[in-house]
Amino acid sequence: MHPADFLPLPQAQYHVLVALTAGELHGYAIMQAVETSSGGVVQMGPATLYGTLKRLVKAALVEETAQRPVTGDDQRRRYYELTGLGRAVCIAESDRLADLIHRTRTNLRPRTA
Amino acid sequence: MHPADFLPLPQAQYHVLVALTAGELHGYAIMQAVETSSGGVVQMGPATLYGTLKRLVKAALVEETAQRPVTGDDQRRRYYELTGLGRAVCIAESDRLADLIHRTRTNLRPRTA
DNA sequence: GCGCAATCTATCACTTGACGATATACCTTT
DNA sequence: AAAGGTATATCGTCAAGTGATAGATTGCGC
Repeated sequence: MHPADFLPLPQAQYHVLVALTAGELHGYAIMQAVETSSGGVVQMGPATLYGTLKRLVKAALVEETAQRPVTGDDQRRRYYELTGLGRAVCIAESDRLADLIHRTRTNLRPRTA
Repeated sequence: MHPADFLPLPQAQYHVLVALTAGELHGYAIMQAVETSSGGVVQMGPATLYGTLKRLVKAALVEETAQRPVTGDDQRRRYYELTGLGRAVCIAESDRLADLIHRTRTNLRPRTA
């Protein structure tokens, strides 16, 4: 599968991928990261998170990590990380959105002589 | 209603708003603009377009223009334009996405030195 | 002017995506 | 050992997205 085949990526999936660009995280931490780093604008509940995570794993954009952290472990936690494909898709989607943003800003910029 | 209340904006709605930043357009033209300017990546069929337009009008982000163009008119066409609120929401959503893009790029940028 | 394809708006029926509520269990602190 | 936060998970439901289709209008070739 080519990264472009996943575009446009559903919002929730993009949010999770972006959160995971910071490194491997467990589910609950992803939920918090999405909410916190958006300043509370994006609120992702468990249903959205785990449903989305399942789709991302199935699509091989994300995978559960083989190893568990040595320190401060909590046996309930399941850690996830981006796959190579996931990284590529995240970048591709970012590029696509950057284009929309650019067009918006160009068009809506107040005429300045 | 405050612009931030509409965030995060569903994808299709954002696509339509961005298309309309270029100026007033009729429905069919919006459909084509979205597809063309995305290089064919985003394909918006009539069902998505007209459903989305209805929602946007209802939410007062978009409105049907009062005047029709003088030249090259086609009586079937219905023209739409951004409202002040629509413009603000489009900018707010762009800002929100810009943040996600920035985080992605910062995190995934290969370590240099 | 006639026929035909392209244009344009619109809705139906269905799938996918998003999400509040809830359940269950573990971990930490006191 | 009770209480409250942490953590994963699913159910049911609503919102969003979409292919197919319909029907009307327009422009074009002839």
